[in-house]
Amino acid sequence: MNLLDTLNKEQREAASTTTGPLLIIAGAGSGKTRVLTHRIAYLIEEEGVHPWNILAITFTNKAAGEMRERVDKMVGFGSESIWVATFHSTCVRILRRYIDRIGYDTNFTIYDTDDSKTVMKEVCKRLQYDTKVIKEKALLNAISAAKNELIGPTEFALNAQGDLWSQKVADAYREYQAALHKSNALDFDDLLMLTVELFRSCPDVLESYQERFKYIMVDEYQDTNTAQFELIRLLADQSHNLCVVGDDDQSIYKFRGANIHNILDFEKTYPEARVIKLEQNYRSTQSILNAANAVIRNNMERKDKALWTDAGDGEKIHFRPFETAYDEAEFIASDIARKCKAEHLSFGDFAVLYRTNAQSRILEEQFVMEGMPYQVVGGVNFYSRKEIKDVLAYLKTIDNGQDDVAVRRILNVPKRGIGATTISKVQAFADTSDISFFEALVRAREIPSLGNAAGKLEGFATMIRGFRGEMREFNLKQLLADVLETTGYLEELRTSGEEDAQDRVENVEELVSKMAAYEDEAEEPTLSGFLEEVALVADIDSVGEEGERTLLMTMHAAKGLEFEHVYVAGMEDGLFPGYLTISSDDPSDMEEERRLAYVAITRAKKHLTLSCAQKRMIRGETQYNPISRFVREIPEDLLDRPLPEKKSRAVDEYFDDNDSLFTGFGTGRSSGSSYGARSGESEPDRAPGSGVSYGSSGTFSKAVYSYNTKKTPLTGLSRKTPESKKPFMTKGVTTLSKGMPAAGAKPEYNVGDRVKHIKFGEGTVTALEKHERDYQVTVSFDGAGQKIMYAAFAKLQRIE
DNA sequence: CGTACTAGTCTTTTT
DNA sequence: GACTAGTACG
Repeated sequence: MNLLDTLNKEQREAASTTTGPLLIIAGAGSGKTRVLTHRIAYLIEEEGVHPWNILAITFTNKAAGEMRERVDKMVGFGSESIWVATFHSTCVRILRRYIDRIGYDTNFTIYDTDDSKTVMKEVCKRLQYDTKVIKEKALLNAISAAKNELIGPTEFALNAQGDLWSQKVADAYREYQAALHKSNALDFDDLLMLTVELFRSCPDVLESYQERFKYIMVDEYQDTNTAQFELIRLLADQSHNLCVVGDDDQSIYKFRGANIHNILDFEKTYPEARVIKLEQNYRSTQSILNAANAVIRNNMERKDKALWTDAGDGEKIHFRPFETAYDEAEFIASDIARKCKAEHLSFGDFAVLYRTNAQSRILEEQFVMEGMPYQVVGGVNFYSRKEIKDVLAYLKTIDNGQDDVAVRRILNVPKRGIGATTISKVQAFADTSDISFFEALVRAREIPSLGNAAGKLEGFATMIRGFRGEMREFNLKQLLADVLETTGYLEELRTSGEEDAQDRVENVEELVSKMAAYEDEAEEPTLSGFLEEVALVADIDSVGEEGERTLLMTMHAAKGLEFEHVYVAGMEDGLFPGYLTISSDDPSDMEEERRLAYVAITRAKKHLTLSCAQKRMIRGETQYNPISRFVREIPEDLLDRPLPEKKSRAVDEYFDDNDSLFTGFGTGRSSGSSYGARSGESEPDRAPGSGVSYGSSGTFSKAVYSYNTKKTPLTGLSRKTPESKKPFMTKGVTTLSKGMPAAGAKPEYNVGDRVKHIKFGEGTVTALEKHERDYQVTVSFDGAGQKIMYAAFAKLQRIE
């Protein structure tokens, strides 16, 4: 019996093509993990490759763990020397060994986004940036993007010439990086960028890894960014035995730097590459696949392919519109409960997917009410909770005294009467003496004008050094217990009287058991090792295999998973696709959102239910959104019930070649009714080019309709452009509008006035036109160009 | 120095 | 609506 007998023809070919570059385009559910594990087994058993020479890289720890497990089963002896790891942990392992070659200490700590923000705040203070104008987050985003593109501070500064904002970023980047370096800390992006830097500046180090990793495999290749691409390229530069697996249709991480062109242009990078497509799907019914195919077909930037199965059509896709988000949640919970009971299913056979984490709460409430077991994946990461970060900061301080962020975080937690004034004096001393913050605490007596604060600081430093001494005799669990005890942290938490104190205590206890588990499992448990493991976990990592509970999670988190029954909630334009996408003038944003829809749909094995709500509270504001365009992209005969008609012509019909904005608002004159049972009442009058809505709006205090069209590859729509609508067409108009529909009143500004918009900043009013129910205002913004909007929605403020 | 209130932001997604 | 950071006040 051959190792590859259980694979289909394409899979077999993919698993047995071992030399040279290989691109496996693996559609959803086409068995790519199977192929990868078989390929590894084939390499070892059929080709006699030493396991030591194999590198398999994934994105999440969960994926790495699963692959490890499956490979272990297939390969047996020697499989432990295969390097199976995530990008980030791979880099950490390499850097722990060699980072001293590029000027860092090998016991560096890893900063999460919170820590980075703290550092950036300091940087902004030092550079005297007004953080109301220059946001820390914006700077960090820009820096992160640069790092993902392997652009260091120096190069960034060179490129920034002539651009004011870029120069600001460049200065912040330089300072930020210096601060990290001083704290001997790396952020997530540094892990990748510095590994590449290490390889580029130390050819001998690179060579040693090239010699080790003769066969490289990369999973989820469509999500790699430029830094990851370069890392892989360097490692594979000798052997060229590089096998990448991915699905361009499932590329959903552009926002964090993923470059879909890595997969689309693989054959350009490696002209000798073989390409194998896996299109047979072993997961879903043909109906589900047809729906997924129909949606993704609307994307332009993709490799042509279509999933198929021989499993049969299965049942139709359920579409359930509701009046409110509450109704929707109620339906989902009760439907799952009903099916579980009637068909003797496990709650674990179900998953509910949504676009934003904020949607989980209302669903959770219903699950609680029905008494159903569930687990919300994501949301606030366990390791980013305040109490966990506090405790970890103690451990980091003990582990690496150079980590200023950690030291400052806990210096006065629990309260030791050390205030901001004292801290800034210490910081100033540390800066002028060019020592770490912690070192400054040790030498507190040398700092002038501290008074009796010096004693407190010394006491703190002595305590920390006491903990360090304990590391020699105590194990990790004892050390942590002593930290919690001696610092009085747990005590303070218990007696704080805060409402969620009990939860927090439990979280800390959870951390204690995680540490104990680490100590039991790790070969050589160290404090650094624990902190490192903890720094690199993702939400999805904690989702175990089995479980009698329904998972609630974002569509992003669901990638790679599958369920018998899948509910996708909130299929509404404005929510999914999100309004930011709808109003974006980059068409690839909508394509990314559509790929997300594709991912969501293809999670379902047998039963898929799409639902939406006409009315929903988002960010404390009631919104009225139409049915998602992604639902409308599914052929109606695949759905179990007809879609309500759009109540007006498709917005696309109004325009042909420009991005345009249309807003309208309901009148609130008829009672709200759900789609299925719309009253026969005439629809509200609409301002020209008003948004599409279904049904009539009920009485409400706030409503939002926002529309924006662009050149979409939507087929079958005529593109009539009535002359009367022409005046509304403006080049480059992209916005969203929201606010009270208290329209009609003349705005307090006039043509020529300077106004301020919440998103676009300042500009000059160039036109003001009275319309049926609102004023239409045209503004030429200083930074964002010309925009046309309705006065009631735009919330423009006149400035002097 | 610590507490209590206010304003602003967020909600797209994460290693 | 919920959280957080910043400010005013005790």
